[in-house]
Amino acid sequence: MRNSAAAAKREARLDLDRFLPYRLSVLSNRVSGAIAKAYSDRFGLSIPEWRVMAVLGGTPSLAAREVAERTAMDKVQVSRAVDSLMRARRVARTADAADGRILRLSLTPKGRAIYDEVVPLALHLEDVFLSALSPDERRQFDALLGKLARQAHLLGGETK
Amino acid sequence: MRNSAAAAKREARLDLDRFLPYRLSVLSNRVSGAIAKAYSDRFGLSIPEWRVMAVLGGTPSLAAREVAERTAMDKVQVSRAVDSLMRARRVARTADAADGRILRLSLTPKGRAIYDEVVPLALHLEDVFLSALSPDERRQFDALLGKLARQAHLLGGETK
DNA sequence: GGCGATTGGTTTCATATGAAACTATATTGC
DNA sequence: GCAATATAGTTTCATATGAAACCAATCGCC
Repeated sequence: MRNSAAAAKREARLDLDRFLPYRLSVLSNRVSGAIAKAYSDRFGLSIPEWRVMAVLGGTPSLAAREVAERTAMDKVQVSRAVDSLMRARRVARTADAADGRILRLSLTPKGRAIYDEVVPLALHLEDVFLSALSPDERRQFDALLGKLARQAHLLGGETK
Repeated sequence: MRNSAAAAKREARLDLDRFLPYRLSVLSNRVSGAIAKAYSDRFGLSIPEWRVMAVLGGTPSLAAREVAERTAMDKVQVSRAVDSLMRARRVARTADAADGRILRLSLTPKGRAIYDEVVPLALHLEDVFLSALSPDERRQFDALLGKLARQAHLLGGETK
């Protein structure tokens, strides 16, 4: 009895099915994957591309750096996603009047049209997943996710 | 007023900060990243390598395919992780007596020693994250995560 | 007003990843 | 018992990714 702590330590097991990082990772990949498949099939958008469009749809004229901050992507990823979105004429950019380093990004009409189709689709699929929870449970989950995100933010610093 | 549904559709916005897949992805990456950094720094283990070791620590003599199933990894990933773990003498394998295609995997003593160090470390870090929640909230979160995982499983089929 | 340190953004390079092809063994149906 | 098919695992190839180097342009400050 007295050695139970030491014994527990030596015999420690880790059950992946109960381990938070593993559970989060599997769930996240399943949810993101299912939604990504929908917009990838229809519009050939990758996840980074869609994230850039999502943020520009809500707030146009952002600098690439601001897009990176809001999407938790790094600037290389943003640069590449913007590059391919521009080649597809879904995003356009203009020089900033005041600061020559900055290029301001916005959806083109073509990009906006896609955004307007993808948003309801994404929200619908989110809703299908969340239909496993009652309205009350959704609120709980929302709150708990928020607490954990804040905690992770405090501890981690880094994102990705 | 009467057109509000159509209007809502046309004007649909997506706020990434409230969008489930995005929130899960950021949280998952932060949590996994922080824990992965710990065992990567100390033992040079990648996430796939650690997952393979984690499952073999709890259940030895698994075939690679079984490891893949339990870790939600694909067989290529498992094959490569096993390859590097074997080169580091952390995992060994033996031919299956009954089926010549199968190679049964287990931790070596060296691998076991690492497992015995990483498990308490991983559990400790998990606990640090979860310390943002009360015991009651943890139980809630556990249950809600379970419901969503089942839902995702039903809908998705695929994992990763 | 001009030089060193910063910042926005892109490119390079080395590594990680997944899909599909491949090898070898087992199983099934005849 | 043997062809057709399926399964375990590895390799190949093409693409995705991140860290670090890089090229402006701006800011700080003397």
